[in-house]
Amino acid sequence: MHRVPVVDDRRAKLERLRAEGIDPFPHAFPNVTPIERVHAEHGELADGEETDSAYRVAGRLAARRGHGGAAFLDVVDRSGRLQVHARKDVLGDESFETLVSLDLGDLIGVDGTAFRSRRGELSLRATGWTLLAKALRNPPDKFHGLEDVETRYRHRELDLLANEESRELFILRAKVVSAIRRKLDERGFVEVETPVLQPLYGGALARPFVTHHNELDRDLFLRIADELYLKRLIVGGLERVYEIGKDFRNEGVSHKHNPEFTMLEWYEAYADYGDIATRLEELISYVAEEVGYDGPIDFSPPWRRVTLTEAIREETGVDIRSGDLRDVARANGIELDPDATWAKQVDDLLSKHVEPKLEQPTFVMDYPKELSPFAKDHRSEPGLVERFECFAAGMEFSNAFSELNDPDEQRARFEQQARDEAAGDEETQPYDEDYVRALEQGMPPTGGIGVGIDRLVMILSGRHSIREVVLFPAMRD
RNA sequence: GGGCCGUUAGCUCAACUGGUAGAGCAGGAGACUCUUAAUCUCAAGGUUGAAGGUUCGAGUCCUUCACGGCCCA
Repeated sequence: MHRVPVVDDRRAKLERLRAEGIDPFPHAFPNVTPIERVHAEHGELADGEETDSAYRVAGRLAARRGHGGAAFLDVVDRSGRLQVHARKDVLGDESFETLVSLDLGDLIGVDGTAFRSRRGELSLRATGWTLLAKALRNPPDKFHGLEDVETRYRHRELDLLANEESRELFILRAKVVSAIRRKLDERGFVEVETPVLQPLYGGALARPFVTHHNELDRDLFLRIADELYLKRLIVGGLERVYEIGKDFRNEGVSHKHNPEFTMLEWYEAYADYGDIATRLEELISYVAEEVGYDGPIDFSPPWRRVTLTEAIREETGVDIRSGDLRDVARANGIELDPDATWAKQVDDLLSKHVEPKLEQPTFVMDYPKELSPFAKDHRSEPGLVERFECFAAGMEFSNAFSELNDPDEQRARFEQQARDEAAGDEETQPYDEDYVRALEQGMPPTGGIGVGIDRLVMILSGRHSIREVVLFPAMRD
């Protein structure tokens, strides 16, 4: 490992500070005021006006402009940036010289009084300061920030400390999740936690991660969905349940896929998929409002509802009900995989030709039964189930249905999945006897939904890659 | 999986058809008591992602690999 000169300079400075009797890593710094509040309390201050209101702020030293006997220092905390004016005649020679010799990136606390500079910048006249932690590495460029995408993902701490937009994004994400909890709690939903390590996986069509429990000497799966456990809670009479947690799917990474991702699922007794659609509109429009969304998407209910058949016909001209689907598609200039089943060809038309066009929130309703092993048969359309997926910004972000609660029908669906797997399908549902047994106990008519939180945050923040909204996305070594 | 692009100082970027790798910021020394990408002077900072190849000579051309980005599947 070669030595980095800049780091050596910082280590030398660290030792110098210790020699001067300064603890470079003190234990605490009480009574700090967020910088945002200093600004909020002095919005009206005139240029050049001084006050005697004292504050103690703390944060990272982000910039320094020296002027001999005085200096301006910018301190950044989570809430904002504040200019500190340090003067030799106020602090004394030694304190002043040590303060201006600190490095950018060091964490400092400053006591001082608020004033507005003659140039109009709200500032703190430093009366004292404390080193809170020495930084031994350079921060990213003070003007450009950190722009290298790979470094931003691999060292998110650098992204966060250098780029305010990044801090704001992850605060937005936290607000999205807390607004969801608030609304569901208010509507009488019970937040629950179900197993992440599962003896059997299920609830979605995806390949799982496998792990091993040493003491039990058995393989376990990381969950691909919460669905089956949550519906067992509906059988148990909890009536309205939700869970927000990580799911894991052993598939490729893309701008829409991270191998671990956050999913909201909720289930509501005595509701069907139409009720769930209404509740989703209410929830998401509330969340958008709460986080101050002001982008191009109109989340106010009601959202457009269109059947899958109609959506495909609109965008491609293909009527999936008439004749051989490949022939009809070819007549409209679209080649379909000849080896795929009819249902998979329909799914292909949806994801390639319809999904990218759906900018405004849209419910696409009524899906082929083959693609939906847990959804209830449509009450009036043979061969279809009562299921919707919801799209916005050209991307699916939720999937819901009237839940299948007939145990014999569910058993038959599992058996069909087993046949599909035998025929070579890699994304099938394993037979879950505990789940069927729970249904035999009697599950009320139920509506349920999964909402991809990462994708929802992408939509609400206008980001185009899931890696932008996941703090530490999966990367190759 | 395929195509295209990228990888140069701690950070942000230059280096023309192959000819001694530069700048700004950060860091070092100094000047400066209202600046805000502060300014000014001086000095320092590099295995150009990795490995091969072509060439008198490669950051630049060729091959392979790694990682990332965008697009397609």
